Amino acid sequence: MLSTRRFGDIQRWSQTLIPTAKEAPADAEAPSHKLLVRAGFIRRVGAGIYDYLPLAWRTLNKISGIVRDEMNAAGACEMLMPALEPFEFFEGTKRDVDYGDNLFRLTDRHGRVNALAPTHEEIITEMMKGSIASYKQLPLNLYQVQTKFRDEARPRSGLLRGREFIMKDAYSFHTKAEGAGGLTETYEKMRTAYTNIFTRCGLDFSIVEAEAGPIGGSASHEFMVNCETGEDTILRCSKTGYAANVEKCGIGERAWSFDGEPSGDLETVPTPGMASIEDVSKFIKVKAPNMLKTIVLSIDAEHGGGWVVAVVRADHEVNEGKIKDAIGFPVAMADETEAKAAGFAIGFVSPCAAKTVGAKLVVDPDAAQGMDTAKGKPYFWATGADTHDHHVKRFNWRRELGDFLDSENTIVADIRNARAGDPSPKAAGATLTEGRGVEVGHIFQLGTKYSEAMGFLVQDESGDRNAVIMGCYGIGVSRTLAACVEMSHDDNGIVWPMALAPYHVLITVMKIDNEEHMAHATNIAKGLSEAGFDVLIDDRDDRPGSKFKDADLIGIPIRLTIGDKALDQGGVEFKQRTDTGKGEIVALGSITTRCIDAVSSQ
RNA sequence: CGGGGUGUAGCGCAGCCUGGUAGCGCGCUACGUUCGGGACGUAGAAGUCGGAGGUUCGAAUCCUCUCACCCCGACCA
Repeated sequence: MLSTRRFGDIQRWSQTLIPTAKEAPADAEAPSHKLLVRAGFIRRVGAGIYDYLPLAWRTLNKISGIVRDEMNAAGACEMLMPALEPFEFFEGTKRDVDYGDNLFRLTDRHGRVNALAPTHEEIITEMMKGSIASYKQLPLNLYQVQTKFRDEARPRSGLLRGREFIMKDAYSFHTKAEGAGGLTETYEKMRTAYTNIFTRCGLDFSIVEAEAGPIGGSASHEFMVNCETGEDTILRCSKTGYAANVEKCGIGERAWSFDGEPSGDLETVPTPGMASIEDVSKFIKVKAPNMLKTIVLSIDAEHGGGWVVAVVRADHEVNEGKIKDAIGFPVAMADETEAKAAGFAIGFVSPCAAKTVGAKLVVDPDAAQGMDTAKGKPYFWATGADTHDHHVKRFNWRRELGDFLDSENTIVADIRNARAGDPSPKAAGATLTEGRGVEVGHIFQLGTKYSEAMGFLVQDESGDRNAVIMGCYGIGVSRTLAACVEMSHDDNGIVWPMALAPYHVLITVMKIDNEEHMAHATNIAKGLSEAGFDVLIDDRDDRPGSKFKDADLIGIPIRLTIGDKALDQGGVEFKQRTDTGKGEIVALGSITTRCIDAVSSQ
């Protein structure tokens, strides 16, 4: 007969490795990094490489356990692929170029080049290609929990951005996008599964629209743990609840017009060696919102080559993805030498360069202003003079560019990053607010990018062979651990949610040489274990103060203190990590019940 | 890759300017006194001063080169 009962672990502090420290290493900056090191969860081995000590590994296993539960429930199947891959796999899909130096390469004894996998689209597609030939075998959704390798230019913040990290990656395969068995259906299932996963983990998170990045593909959503120390900026519509990554977030309608009388004669001013907006702004005493930032971008040869001149207000940031959407093909920051050779005075370019040098002009609505409507007078603009070391004041769109603004070479479109206060793209009158987050999950609709590149075709009902439609779904397991700490800690240490805590209950024994105390600890632990709790008994021969400090530091949700004080009243002291005051005395016989109550009231 | 910074005991740091053979706090070991929010005393152990080369009678200290790591940015997710 199968056992359906789960017994929790009982372990003793003296028999595991929890090297806590009073002080964090000097080079740690992020709260999660400091606390995870201080609490004995992780140890740095090299830049972006860490040991996961017993406590960390327990929590990581809890995270992946929840991930497996929900993935399996959503119809996905777990497998495991190698981390070491022949380099040709990446050359085939050009991801060796896309990932660039982020791809770890190593040469084996025969001189063959291999890669340490940053993700597994190529490997799984190759594997599926050899296993699936008919539409009847699809859809399928396969996943693994595995170590990934990315040679980050700048690993940082402990586990938040490592070069070696644990990831759950899932890949789904379909013969159609819509309908039963289609990509969209699985994508939605994954979105639900991820929502369940992060909810069960006890995390405060947001689902946001996102850019796909080098993974490729179309629709994509990110799951962000909300916390102020996060690297990502999230924008939210105050009315609809719409949220998006700053890279992706659209901006609502903004009125614009190039028309308006000049505020005066064009005046050229010397700005020697002033490359940055900040320097120029101070030097010529014009505030950034009254300056135009002009960026030169190049179109690659595949799309006909040529230049794009993008103009935004100087206090705004251009968004290359949005420029791509505006003009219809991808652009990249121009090579400085090439752009100079073409006639652009890099650092001192004005919108006029689009006309004189010959380029498409793309202008953000906030920059496409002839009149300063708020002030009811002509808009004062300063910008580059198209001459080295010079800028101009009182730039006027109509006077400077005339009909060029009406030509097919000029486009006015949203090409900048959104920021707090901008109009929402989802509801008229609503504005956007800004928050920060840590990306812990990302789901993508890949489409046929990999299947086409690798020739993964299957036959449909009529015998035609079509490229398989794919989706992929990632969760940063080790990053989730760190993000949870970023989100949930106080001055004394980590505050684990019950679901991710390495142990649910910590039993602090005041006098370990008192046999009665130890016997109580063992009995209580046994009872809790039978109820499914993981229990850590602090049986160290240490003073109470240190033990309490360590207890708070490692953040176990429930602490039971066994000492004379409570025992004299026939019980033990019960205290949750989130409780501020004194603990309550709980009778020996009701401890398990009290702990169960604590869990269910969470 | 650009800018800034740091490498001295397990951790946090001083010593370097002005060369003379390494010290403080925490932690660790032993003993004693303590014992409910990081105790105290006494005695100890522990360091290729990141590495290589150079200058010098003598280098943690001065010079050159190099490596590693951290932070900001670029980049990336």
